[in-house]
Amino acid sequence: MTGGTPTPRKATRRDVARLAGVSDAVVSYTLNGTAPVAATTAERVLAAVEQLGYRPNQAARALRSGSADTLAFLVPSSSDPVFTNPFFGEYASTLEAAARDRGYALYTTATSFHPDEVLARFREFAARQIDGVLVLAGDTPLDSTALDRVGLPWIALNVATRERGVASLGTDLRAGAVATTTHLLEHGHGSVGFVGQDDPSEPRYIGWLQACAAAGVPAGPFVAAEVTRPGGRDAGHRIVDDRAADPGRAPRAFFVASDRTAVGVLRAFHERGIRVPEDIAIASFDGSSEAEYAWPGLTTFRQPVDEMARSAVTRLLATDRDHAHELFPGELVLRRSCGCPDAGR
Amino acid sequence: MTGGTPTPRKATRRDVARLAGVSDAVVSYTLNGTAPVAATTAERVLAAVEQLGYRPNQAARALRSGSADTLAFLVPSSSDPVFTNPFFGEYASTLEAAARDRGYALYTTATSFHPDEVLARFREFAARQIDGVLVLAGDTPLDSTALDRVGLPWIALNVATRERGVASLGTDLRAGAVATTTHLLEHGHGSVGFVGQDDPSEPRYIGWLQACAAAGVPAGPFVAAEVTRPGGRDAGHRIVDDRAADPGRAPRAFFVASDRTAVGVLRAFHERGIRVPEDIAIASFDGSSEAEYAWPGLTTFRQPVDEMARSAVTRLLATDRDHAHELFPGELVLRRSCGCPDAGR
DNA sequence: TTGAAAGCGATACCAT
DNA sequence: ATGGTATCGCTTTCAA
Repeated sequence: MTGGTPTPRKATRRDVARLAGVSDAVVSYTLNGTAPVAATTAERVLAAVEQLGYRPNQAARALRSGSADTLAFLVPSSSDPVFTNPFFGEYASTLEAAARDRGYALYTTATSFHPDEVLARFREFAARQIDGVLVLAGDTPLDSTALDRVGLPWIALNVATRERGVASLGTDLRAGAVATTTHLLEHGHGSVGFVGQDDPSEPRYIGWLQACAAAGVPAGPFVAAEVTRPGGRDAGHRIVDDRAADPGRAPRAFFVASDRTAVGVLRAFHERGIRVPEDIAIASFDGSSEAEYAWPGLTTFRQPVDEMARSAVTRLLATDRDHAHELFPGELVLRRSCGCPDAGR
Repeated sequence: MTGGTPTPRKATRRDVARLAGVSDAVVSYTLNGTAPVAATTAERVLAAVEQLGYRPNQAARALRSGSADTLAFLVPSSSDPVFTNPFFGEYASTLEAAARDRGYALYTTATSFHPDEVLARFREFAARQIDGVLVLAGDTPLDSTALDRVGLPWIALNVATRERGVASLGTDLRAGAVATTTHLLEHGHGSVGFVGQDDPSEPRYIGWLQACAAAGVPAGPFVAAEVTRPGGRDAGHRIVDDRAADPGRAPRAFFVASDRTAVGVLRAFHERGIRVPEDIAIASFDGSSEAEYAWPGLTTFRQPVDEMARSAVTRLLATDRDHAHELFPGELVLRRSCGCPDAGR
């Protein structure tokens, strides 16, 4: 048994109209401001609304108007536990705030990023009269043609490179990698290695190469790693092993492609007694809170998640939607892992 | 400009009916199994659905049936960034899977836990024909009477103690604290201190006291700390300061009430050169992935989030809802921070 | 400024 | 087994 008080039937617009002595339409006008209403009439309506505790039925509204006043936020439920993604949290809060500011609710859902499933989710959203979809892109490419066919506006977040016909945005990873690598080089570490995905077209990889070239030093070793903590730990172990095998040319610094990965690398170094930054310096990418509380604190290139999230909502809701790829600058946050003195935290 | 192909008007139930040469009702019967339909007719209907790419309009369905086939998951957006809560992620994935298994979508939203706002969100959910609410309780108590009045079934997750009239569940914190503290004592640390909220009625606090009493040792010092990383760091600094002031009776071990807090404590210890577990041993609570990748790995009492999430959905959707408080056992995960040898990870 | 009434798309009751 | 049709609660012409 529910055990609660027997809920009185919910008040509808009609009840309000009757109590206020006006027609259904006027209630609607008053509440939505869709037509001018005499001040005294409005007052009576509002009083009736208050007295009855009336709340418009959103399903009816959605049916009639074709909009549920809701945005969906689709996040990947990949190998590393979904929502555990450090970014996800920041994105979600800001998106939710931004959406709310504009009168929309935000519907956050996880999905595997198999193209079929993404498409299925889009269809489901359409059926629910969702107004737009924010997609936190994983590495999986999206079938934009199929998604567009669903007829829902959507925008991809956290995207590295422009893709034809897709509205997207993301941090300028290449520029960030250049800044971070350059900083590492300025510490005089001689050469800087790279830990990250094995993908020559990846902007962070490219930026790393560019920074090394610009400094006139040979690029340090490339160490392939999955962008997860276990992946980083693994890579860390390999780095330590290589170092043991050939101490002479062992690199003194690494640019690690993500905070998550760096946490794993750090872990591996601790396990093997490698001191950071004394033996090997590290700088990573993302600027999540993991970087702050790692030991030592991780120097990291912060992605401007807040701004990106706000822009995403704005663009998604814009009437003149574009298919541009918007690139955001980030900023380097200095901590001890790169060799900088630890400034407080 | 959206630039896409002009979307053809969405097919409705009526289009399907016409194409299949049946009435609207039969389409409904076929799709929902609400009435017997001849096999050949069903086939024609299904074919029409397929051909038209028909998807029932959920808003209409919700309006008519009073159910949106959707559950809401309300998480606190407190000081520590919302979704960053280590538990949130695990809960969200499992809840979503469990809901989906039963044909419901899950709507995840953050809110401050000011009673007024929670109530407002409940009302909003009701207006959207949401079928039930899963509340990830923060420390804030909920006004169950007010919430019940909204008429939505709901259940509180992550709850420590039974409260009259509230359906809830949570880990047996007290038992976990006993197990964890006892383990610490078995390492022969002499006495064990406690780092956590300043609340004598808190089950982890009580469990800590009980374990000390049972072992016949005086309870070590109590160090108040907010349940956040900064809070833990703060507490850690105080511990180190006290230790410096009176090295003689400095405690050798601490039970820390959450992984988050412990990460902060660890950070403080690192900053001050205190070795864990050699100088001070630590064990914490939650069993999140932060504990695994901390250095040293944190011994922690794992909460069975998955089971709790599944049970929550089951109970929320049960026809005979109860107001019980369901307590789940957890398990101690041993790592190096307590003094155990590090077993692999 | 206000009211009457026509739908939005689906469900389910009542006939047949 | 199948078909008409009232109805869910709201928005929005169109007239008054």
